[in-house]
Parts: sequence; C-alpha cells; structure tokens
Amino acid sequence: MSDQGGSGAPRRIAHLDMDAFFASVELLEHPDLKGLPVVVGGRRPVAAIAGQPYPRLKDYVGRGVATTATYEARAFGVHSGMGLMKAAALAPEAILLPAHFEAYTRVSRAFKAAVAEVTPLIEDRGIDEIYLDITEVPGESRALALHLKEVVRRATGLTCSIGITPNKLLSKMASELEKPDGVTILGLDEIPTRIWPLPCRAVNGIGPKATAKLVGFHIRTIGELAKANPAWLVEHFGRSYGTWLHEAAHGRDDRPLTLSREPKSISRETTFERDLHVKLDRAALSQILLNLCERLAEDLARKGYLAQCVGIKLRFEDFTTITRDQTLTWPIADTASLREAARTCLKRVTLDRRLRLMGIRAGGLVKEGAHLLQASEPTAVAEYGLFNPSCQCPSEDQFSSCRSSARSNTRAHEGHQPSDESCSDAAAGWAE
DNA sequence: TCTGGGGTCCTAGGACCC
DNA sequence: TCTGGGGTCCTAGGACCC
Repeated sequence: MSDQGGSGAPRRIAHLDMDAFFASVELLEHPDLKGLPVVVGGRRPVAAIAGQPYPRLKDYVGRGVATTATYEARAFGVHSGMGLMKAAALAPEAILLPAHFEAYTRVSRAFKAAVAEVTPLIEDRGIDEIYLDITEVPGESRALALHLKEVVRRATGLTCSIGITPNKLLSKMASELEKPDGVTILGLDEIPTRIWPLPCRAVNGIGPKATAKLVGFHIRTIGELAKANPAWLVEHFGRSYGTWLHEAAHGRDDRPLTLSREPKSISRETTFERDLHVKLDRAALSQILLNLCERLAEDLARKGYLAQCVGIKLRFEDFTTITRDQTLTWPIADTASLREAARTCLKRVTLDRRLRLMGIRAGGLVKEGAHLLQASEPTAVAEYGLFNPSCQCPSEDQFSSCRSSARSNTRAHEGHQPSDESCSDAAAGWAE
C-alpha cells in the first residue's frame, strides 16, 4: 500500500468535521443558550414547564436518545446515542431541544457548497463531515485549513475541525485531535508520537466489539496494535479484518475519495412508544406498517428509484432483532406493493414476543425508467417470468402487483414455519 | 435509566448451475 | 454410485459509521 497520488507525490487529504453539528445549528436559532449544556434529541417536542423558556432533560420521559450534545453537556458525560433518561441522570438541568432535520440539511448543503468553491474533489461522508483531496490546491496546509474554516464560517456561522494528512484514515483521526475549532496537520513521521498513544477505538473502523476483543488481548493503544504480529491478528480477527488492523495501526491507507455514489437501499423504521403485542395491538401495528410503507414509497418516488428487493426488520422487547427479505420478480415502488411484500416477509417470522420496532427496507434499487428499458429486451422478459402463470403480468402501471418468483416462494415456505398458528395469523393481518 | 434512525460492507451457508 | 469444484444469487445476521 502507498499513500502516493497518481503522480508519485504524497497526497494531501483533508477531513473536515463540523463541531457538535446539530447542537450548533440549534444555537444559531437560540443564541441565548450559548455556553449552556444543550442536548438535541427526543422523538417529539418536550413541553416546557411554565415559567421556564426551555424544557429540561430531567422532564423528559420516553425512549429517545441524544443525537448531539454541546461540549458543555458532554462535560457531564452525555454523548450522542445515549438514552435521554440516562443522560438526564447525568445532566438533569441541561436544555433539551427537539431535532430539526430540515435546518441541518440546509446548513449541511451550505457548508458543502462553500467548500466546493475551493475544490470540487469532495467525498460526502454524511450530514456533517467530508473528505477533500487538496493535493493540487496551491498553498501551505495550515493556511489552507484556516481558509477552509473561514469559508465554512462565512457560509454558516459555524466552526469546524480539520485534519490534513496523506490519507483518509489519518485525516479522520487528526481532525479529532484538536476539536472543537481545531486544525491538525500530520506527516507520516509523526505517527509514532501523535497516533500510537491513542486508544484503538480512535481508528475509524474499530468499534465496540473489536475494541473489547483487543483489550482482552491486552492491546489498548494503536501503538500496541502496531506491534502485534500480523499473522497473529489474522488468526484471531480473520484474514480481511486482521490484515486491515495491521495496516491501519501503521497509518497506511490508499483508498481513493469516492466523489459520487448511488444509494444501495432506502429504509424507514420506527421504535414504538411502548412495546406492542402482536394480537392485542394488531390495529396499531397494521397502521404503523402502512405509515412506513407510505413514507418509503414517497422516498422512492422523490429519489426516482424502484426496489427489486423488499425487507422487513423487527426488534422484540428483549432487543433481539431479525430481518426477512425477499427478491421480487419485478421492481416496485408503490405503497400497496411494498405492503404486500412486507406481509409476505412477516409470514416467515415467529411472533412470540412483543415488538418494540418495525422497519421496512427497499433494496436492489433501480433507477425509475431503467427497468422498462430492460424489460423490452427479449432475454429480460424471460428472466422476469412474464410467461410464468403464477405471476400477474404488468399491465401498464399494474406491474407492481407481481409477486416473488416461484423459487423464492418455495424457499420461503420451507424451514422456518411459525410455531404458533394464531400469532402467524395475526401477523398476516397487519398488512391486509 | 436501558439502548433512535438512516445507512454500508462483510461473512457464511444453501440453492442452483455448469 | 459416488465424486468433484467453481461461480453466482439469495438470505440472515452482525459490525460499524454518522
């Protein structure tokens, strides 16, 4: 692996990360909260107590999690992903604001558009961070970083942190080092002093599970990981991951920037206010499934995709999660077809516990229109099973009523039969 | 005081085909 | 009668990220 660009010169990759993004956008709306512990999250607006301008964390009841917290709130130990009830125990007086995703999306577009004026070589890594290839942008790295920060500040009024190194892996870690409002420039020669003392968890790609396993082997820092025998890592973490761990610990990463990407799947899911019983809450579950299908159909229409594969996700009261999916003979995008496919998937689940979450996912995405071109090919007609009598064939806009191929239907019915007939009936009822 | 919602990628086994 | 191995598709689950 190398960190060289095409010309042989070292690359210059920047990682730009907005500081406490959602919370910072909220502070633009509520400047009076600046300097206070503020948490953004929750599933619905919390009613403010009379006499108090803002709701407090301690008054929250429900299953929401913190989406972001200001640095003042983080000082209490609150971090994103933490349950709000737990966060309230740590910082009861912190202000709790509901999320306003439209506003975050707007500000996100604004900062990315501003940065694109400096270089078009941008990899979008979500709502609040990007990678930039600044190898060919003239200017010294620190000056360039300060310029980018100023460009972002002018466009949004917000601060960000920037790391500049020869690759994405190191830049991601570098941008964290001086957060918030920081700039960190790192060369490969600084890996032993700046990177190796960090915990393994600081590497993008080493999560909670891998961290725990490494700690079990007394490997806590990236430096200790770098010293580990690569063959030993492969033995314990598998060929692919073990090899990658070794490379990552030495700061080696030659991945190019991904400048554009087509979505692979689109999904909608919801956690219920309380766990729902398969039979007693049948009407509610049915309505929730319908809502999810409607929202997914809207997403597909807005983005111009059809789904060749539909899947459901269920999470039970004990937090175990299962998925079932099904490849269709014909791509679909409308609410009724999504619900029909979801119903087929639901029949393959044993529903013996209460549910806390339901989700639906559209995969195997094809661009709207593309499937019609394909279908006009003779071979495609045969593959789509248009001569299969079990398949209701597409009459103009009705092609979406096509169900799964005979093959996947066969498989669906063997093996995993629901053990409780009545529960199975109830499941089927949701989508009827 | 239990754990959101939106994604991607990887692995692994079985079916199926050659 | 038993024996193959390779390749692809489908499905389920899990790790990880923002």
